[in-house]
Amino acid sequence: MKLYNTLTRKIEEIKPLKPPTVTVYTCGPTVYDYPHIGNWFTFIRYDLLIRGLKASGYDPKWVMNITDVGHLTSDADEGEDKLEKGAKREGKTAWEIAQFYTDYFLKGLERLNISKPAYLPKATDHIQEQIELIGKLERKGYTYVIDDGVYYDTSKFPKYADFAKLDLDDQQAGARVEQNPQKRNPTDFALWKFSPKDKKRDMEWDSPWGKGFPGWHLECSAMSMKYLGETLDIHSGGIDHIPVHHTNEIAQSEAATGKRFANCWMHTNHITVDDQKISKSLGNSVTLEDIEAKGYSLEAFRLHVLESHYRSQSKFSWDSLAAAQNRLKDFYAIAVLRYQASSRAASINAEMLSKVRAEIEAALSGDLNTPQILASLGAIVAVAKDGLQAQDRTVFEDFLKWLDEILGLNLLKQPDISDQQKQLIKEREVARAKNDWAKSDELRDQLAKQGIGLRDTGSSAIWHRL
RNA sequence: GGCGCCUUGGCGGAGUAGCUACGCAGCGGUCUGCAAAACCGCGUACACGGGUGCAAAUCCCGUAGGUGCCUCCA
Repeated sequence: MKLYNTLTRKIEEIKPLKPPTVTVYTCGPTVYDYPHIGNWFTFIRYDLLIRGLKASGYDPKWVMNITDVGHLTSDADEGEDKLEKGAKREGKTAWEIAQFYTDYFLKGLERLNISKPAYLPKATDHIQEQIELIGKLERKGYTYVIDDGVYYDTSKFPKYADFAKLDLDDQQAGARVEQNPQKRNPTDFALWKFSPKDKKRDMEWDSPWGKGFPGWHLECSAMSMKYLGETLDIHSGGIDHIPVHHTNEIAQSEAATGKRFANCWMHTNHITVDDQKISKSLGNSVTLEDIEAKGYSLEAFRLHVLESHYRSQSKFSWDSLAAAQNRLKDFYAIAVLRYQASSRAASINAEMLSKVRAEIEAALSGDLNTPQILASLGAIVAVAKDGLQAQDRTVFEDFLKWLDEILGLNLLKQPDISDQQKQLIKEREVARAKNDWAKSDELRDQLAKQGIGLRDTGSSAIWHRL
């Protein structure tokens, strides 16, 4: 399977250290508020990677962290901890906030049919590992202590600017953030932040350097190494993380181990709404609840995500979501043909299914080209009008199962119609045979009210959900 | 100010040199008892200006516009 690697800026074949296992670490959510659709786009795209690896014969071992402490309102170690800020907003403790939004997030993964990671470690459960990592860096001379925390000296890591191709001198010229003047370099970042002297934090721990909490970047290094070893096969995350978070992860991890931190970096692009980025301040964040409230299914949302490539900055709009929902209805209409296999002449057959399958496999292993996958599926949509022959039913169901494993659109979960509904269809066939059009149309209307549409073919009617 | 990325038909969105992407919506027509179903056809899409090539949406240069990061972000 080929994937675009940010490290080399090229599309490359995946080369796991211990195939068929592929270790994958993903930067998960900071659980301080409801995720918006932009966040969910990203998690669906991560899921696609996992599903793609499985379909390519690999055995992905996936770890996604839950950031429940230490993520400040600025990556430059300024401002408040997001969890503490969320706590203040809602009049709860940071622990309560973390629990609530973690639960909400995990439920969202299920609702969106996102694969379950093997581990979902929380930063607060790994304070000891993080302290040990700081100790390791301290012994190697990468750290220094100033009044508000323990910092990583980025000038000690010569390759610091390479990953994001940063131009450190020019970048600083326009920096707008006020920094602690005791920092040796503007890019230095906190490994451990001391608790403020004037107030009590909800979340704080003792450490060899003083009471406080871990810096945000540290958790990913500590937890990925604990669960997946010192070198990852794939590290995925949002494109925004390249210049700071991932750059810092590489610096601290490779300084600590002396080994390559991740062999492949997969970055998902952001989406826009009304051609603008999503942000709470612009008031354009949409939630899963908003989508459902407008009558769209989460499967339609998922399909909408798959309609663009994970590396492109794609657009979300309600029109596009409506288009995806319409397209999904066609897919479901085809999926339920498995309940309607008959002796009629049909175009869906083993040969064309295997041809389409080969096309989809090629698109999937070519940097997860989901728009191409959907285009290939169009070949089946185009011939589905003829229905399915009984002899092809098994191979067709296998195909749907395989497709569900890749796309997660719940094709096999589309239920059969009820016996009563089947009876109505039979009665209508009888009426039609007698040229009793009034009766026939009445039965068709009755089924339509139950959400069942009919398409008359030469021999009999094929049903689908409206 | 610095560093990137992008600009494809009404909308969404693949495609990195030569062959209708695809989807949604629209228009015209055909068939069927009728049909919102099906089928056929239509719009001559690649920001603009140069350049390289037998050939460019696809490579190079420039212009315009947009956008991302450096501030919270997935």
